Amino acid sequence: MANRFVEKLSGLAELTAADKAALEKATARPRRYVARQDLIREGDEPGPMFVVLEGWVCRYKILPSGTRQIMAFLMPGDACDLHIKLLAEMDHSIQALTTAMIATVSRDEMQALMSGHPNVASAMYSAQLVDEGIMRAWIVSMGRRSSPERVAHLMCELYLRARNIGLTGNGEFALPLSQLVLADALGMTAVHINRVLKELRLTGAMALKRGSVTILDPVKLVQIAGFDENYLHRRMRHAS
Amino acid sequence: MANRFVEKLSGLAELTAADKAALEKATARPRRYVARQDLIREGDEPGPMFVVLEGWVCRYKILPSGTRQIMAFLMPGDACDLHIKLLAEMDHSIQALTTAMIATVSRDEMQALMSGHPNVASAMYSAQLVDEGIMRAWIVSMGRRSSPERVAHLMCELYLRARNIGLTGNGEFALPLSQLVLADALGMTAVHINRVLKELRLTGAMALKRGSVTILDPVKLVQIAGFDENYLHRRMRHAS
DNA sequence: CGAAGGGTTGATCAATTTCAATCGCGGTGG
DNA sequence: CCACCGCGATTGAAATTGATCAACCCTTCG
Repeated sequence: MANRFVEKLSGLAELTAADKAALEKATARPRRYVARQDLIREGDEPGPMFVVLEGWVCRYKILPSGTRQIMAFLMPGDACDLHIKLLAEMDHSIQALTTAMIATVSRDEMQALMSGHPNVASAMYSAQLVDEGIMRAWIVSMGRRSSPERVAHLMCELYLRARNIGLTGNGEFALPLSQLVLADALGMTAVHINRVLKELRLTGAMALKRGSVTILDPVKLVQIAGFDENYLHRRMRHAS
Repeated sequence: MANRFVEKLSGLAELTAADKAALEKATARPRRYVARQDLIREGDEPGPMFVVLEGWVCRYKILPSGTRQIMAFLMPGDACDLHIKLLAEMDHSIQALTTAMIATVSRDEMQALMSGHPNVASAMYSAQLVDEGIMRAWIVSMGRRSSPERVAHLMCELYLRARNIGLTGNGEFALPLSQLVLADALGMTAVHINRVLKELRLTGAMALKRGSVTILDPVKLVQIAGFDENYLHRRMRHAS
């Protein structure tokens, strides 16, 4: 199976065989992490860039009150900020949510790769922009969407991201996240998200089972979410 | 008075006189905008990079329900994403909140400037990282902080950002934003933020008057906010 | 078999929104 | 100069949403 990182970047810029080979080489030795294992913690000195090849990962922060807020989900193909090494210390932690295969690429190596392969650099910048768009969408969700809208919106986002990397089946996709994890991402309680999921199931829009989501009525789900896929920038400028 | 953009970037990397001169030249012809004027709207084709020299600007999005969510405040010295031109269309709007002086720099011009001035490129990347850290902090605030905490946290952030560019006085700084604007940024109601501000005033932590904020008790404010300034990365790696 | 983690449900409590009025100040036209 | 207007700020009361507290169930796994 192809390297998902290469696959994802291929969708963001035209890559030559040499570009792809260089990327594969850089991520050839992934390491296995188990669920709940931290890749790096708040306060640590930033190290290499992480590239997720298999499994799910999240960025999160624990507040003084002990509650947790997840700020981003990374799925196969996603990578952490390339310029992170410029900072003195991490302002949040990164953790595997499932067992995961993760490659590390040193900043110098990445720098060299990007300057030798402009297409790769361009793809990385685009990926960064998409990630920022996702963060802004989260801010909008948390600030102004009701909880059913918020849940529906996240599911739309994750479905499209999963589809981009070929992880979806027939109106369905694997979502190996507990309701508690989803609650921590959406700023809700596990109890409350459970009720919201029930409500969404009853409307016939979607259903979440252990480990996977079924989109029963895509039109209805998108409508509930007020979802506009524009922000995921699936159409990049170079393709238009 | 020095160009605030140059001033801000100088704080993020060592810039030579030539670096600074190039930056000043690129932002030498700002244009005036009035309050509530959009610089660019959702759906528009991305144009040049905007650099705020005077006044306040925000990124925002209007939802189907008609409510507005502000996703970021830009103050003098701040700039919009450098790689924005890679995207097909804007996924949000940008608007002046006060009368503002704003320079535009074309992508090509910026590209040339950065490749000719590596220090400038480095400073721009750092600025980008700080902006991302701010977005993550907003996600955490909206998801897991109570409304008094959220308001206090935003004020801490804005105070430090204002101080960085020399806009603060004796425990006080200019904040030319209406309560409605603050509410749209914090995901609350104008009515509710008004009550929260009253509460914060009564605790003696801070007071907001028309156009300015007074930090009455910095320690108490930071404590209420659970504020950790680490994420603003005022200490960059190059300085340590 | 027993423990642990996740999921589900009911009842109650607290935080926010919503709806409605009122107030105050700066600017404008008469 | 003064009445009037409009926006932002402020306050009260009612209606909603979501959090909290407490069980209980189910499946997995050692």
